[in-house]
Amino acid sequence: MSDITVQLKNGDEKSFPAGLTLQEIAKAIHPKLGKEALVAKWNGNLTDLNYKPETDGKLEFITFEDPEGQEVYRHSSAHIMAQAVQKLFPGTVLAIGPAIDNGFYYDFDCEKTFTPEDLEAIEQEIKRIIKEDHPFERSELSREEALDFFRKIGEHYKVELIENLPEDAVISMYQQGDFVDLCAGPHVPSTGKIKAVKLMSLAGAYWRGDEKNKMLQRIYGTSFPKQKELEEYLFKLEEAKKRDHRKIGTQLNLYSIEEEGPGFPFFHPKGMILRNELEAYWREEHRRAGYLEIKTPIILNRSLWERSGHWDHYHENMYFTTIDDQEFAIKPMNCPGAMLVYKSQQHSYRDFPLRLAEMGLVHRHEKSGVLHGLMRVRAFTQDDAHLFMLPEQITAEIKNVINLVDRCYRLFGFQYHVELSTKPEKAMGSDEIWEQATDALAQAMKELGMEYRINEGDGAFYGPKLDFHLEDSLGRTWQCGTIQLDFQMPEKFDLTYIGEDGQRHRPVMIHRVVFGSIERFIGILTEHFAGAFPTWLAPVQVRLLPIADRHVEYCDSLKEKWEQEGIRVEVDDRNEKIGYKIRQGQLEKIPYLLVVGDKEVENKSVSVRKRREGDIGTMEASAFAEEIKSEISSRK
RNA sequence: GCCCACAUAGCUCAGUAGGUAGAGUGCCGCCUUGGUAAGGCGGAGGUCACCGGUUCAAUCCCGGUUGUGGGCUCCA
Repeated sequence: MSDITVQLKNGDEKSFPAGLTLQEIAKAIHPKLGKEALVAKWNGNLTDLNYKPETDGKLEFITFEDPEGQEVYRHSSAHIMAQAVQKLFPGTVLAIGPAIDNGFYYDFDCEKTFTPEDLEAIEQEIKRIIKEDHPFERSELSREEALDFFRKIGEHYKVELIENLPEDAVISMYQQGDFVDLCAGPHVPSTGKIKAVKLMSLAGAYWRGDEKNKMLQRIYGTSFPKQKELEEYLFKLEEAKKRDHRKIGTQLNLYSIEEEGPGFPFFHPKGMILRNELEAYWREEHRRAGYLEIKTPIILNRSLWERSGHWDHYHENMYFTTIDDQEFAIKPMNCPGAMLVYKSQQHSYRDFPLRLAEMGLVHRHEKSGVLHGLMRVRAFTQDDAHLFMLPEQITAEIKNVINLVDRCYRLFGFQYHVELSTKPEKAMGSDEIWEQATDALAQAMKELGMEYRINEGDGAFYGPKLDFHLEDSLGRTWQCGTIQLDFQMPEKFDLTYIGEDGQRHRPVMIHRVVFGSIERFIGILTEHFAGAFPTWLAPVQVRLLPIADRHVEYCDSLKEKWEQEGIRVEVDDRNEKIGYKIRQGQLEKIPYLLVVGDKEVENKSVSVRKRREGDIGTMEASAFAEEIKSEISSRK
């Protein structure tokens, strides 16, 4: 047999005898590569390592270091888990089992509901299968053969999947041991490649993600090439849980949620400081950006909601009440109220763009299973605004809002990504109008050179939107800011302005929020800073720690003075040692702890201990006050 | 709403093979007045989420309700 020449990732060309598998080539290049390679990219296509190239080509080996390698590794892990489940629970029907970020899952249809003990047994079985080191073997077959095969073994979900594959799709199966699964692949060479596996959790999941379909049992797991990597990952998860805003919210006494009000958070004094500081910052930014502030009622007559379309399109999310035999709704959105404010006066094109902002408290009936601390609640305050403008002002206004959002997120050092959501099934308005609105949003992003993904069919019922997503401590993302273009409300409410020509015209409207909801934003902030808020936000900015009783008086006088100057100060005058007070202050993440003893009283100074740096020495009390005041006002 | 799990002191958690509960921490009091991450002693504090059932007896077993957690669906 003749040789083939392959071009490697680093550009080198090497010749190998034809008939070798990619696995053997990897091993020939370097024994370590032979061990670590999971799959290969042969001429740009992900390929199993037991493939035998017969021509020259480009070759790149993929290891666990590569995102694609992780995906294949976890996907193979999912197959092994499925094999284990079918071994232990014969008759279990398979649905889908993909790799996901940080792991994999597989959905099963099984008479018996799995218990945590079952997970342990499955994990043991997985280990056994790994030890037996079965090769993953690929085979391709025709549509008819595939349908026939999966029908015969009763895998009706697979049959449904095959039926939905495009006409020209290559249909392949993978087999390891006596287990066969419909799968495009590729896979690692054999089950022995998988080293450390852990099944993480059990959950229900609807077939094809549709709640009308049967609920299947989903098992989540993760896997790593080394036990140590698995342990590190689990440790990182534990650490992330310590940042959970629900935990920190309780520890720092920011807020609580009581059984009497599921999804209706109670803000405690310290949480209110966060809210109020955020709102003050928000008002400053919005005043500068040319916004006017309004406040509209929380309860409004049914007729308004019928007119806005909420009665038809949002009914199941709304709360209702009756006043004097008339039906009213508790507002789930602020827009209809803003419409009425707009309509209460005549407008000229000269007023545009007219930017009406509102910190609006809305109530939405969220399903009980979706509530999540402050991130997902049933009552929240949107930092809303409705912008009214001429059609030619649209792009500029959208860009203004994008820049405002960017500025506000940057202040906190947030990473975010943007999604463009398009027309949903349940929508008002024609396709043309939707297309026009969607293009305007895309255009603004393009002009600012910003990246975004498309989220098909996820727009609001009245218009498409740009959503800004932030991450929580576990990497779950939450929509915060959003910009929504709306050609519907102005129509429904017959909004007009007098144009240059003296005639009435229809304005264009944008809904937008920056924080999204104050509640969710505080949740995100808490996890981002792990409770160690920047000084301007910190509920307690300074705590004075007198060493002995005789120093309390001096501390009290500083506290009184500084409070007048707008600093949030406490004195820890408890009968405890200084180390004890410091420990508590540190655990409460107070930015500045000031130790005060005889020296400090005598010199009118304070000994400063900064949250992260620790003891930074003594300074004059007045000098410290000036420094912290400038730190606060600059919001550093 | 659906699936699985969980609910014990303000907080974090033990516990009872069914005989009405315990630690740490926090809180209060006393001693101690101490210089950069936990000083000592004492005390108060719980209808063991709620409602039923089984039982001589239920915090524990069974059923239901509510709430919470992890997912699914849905959403700021």
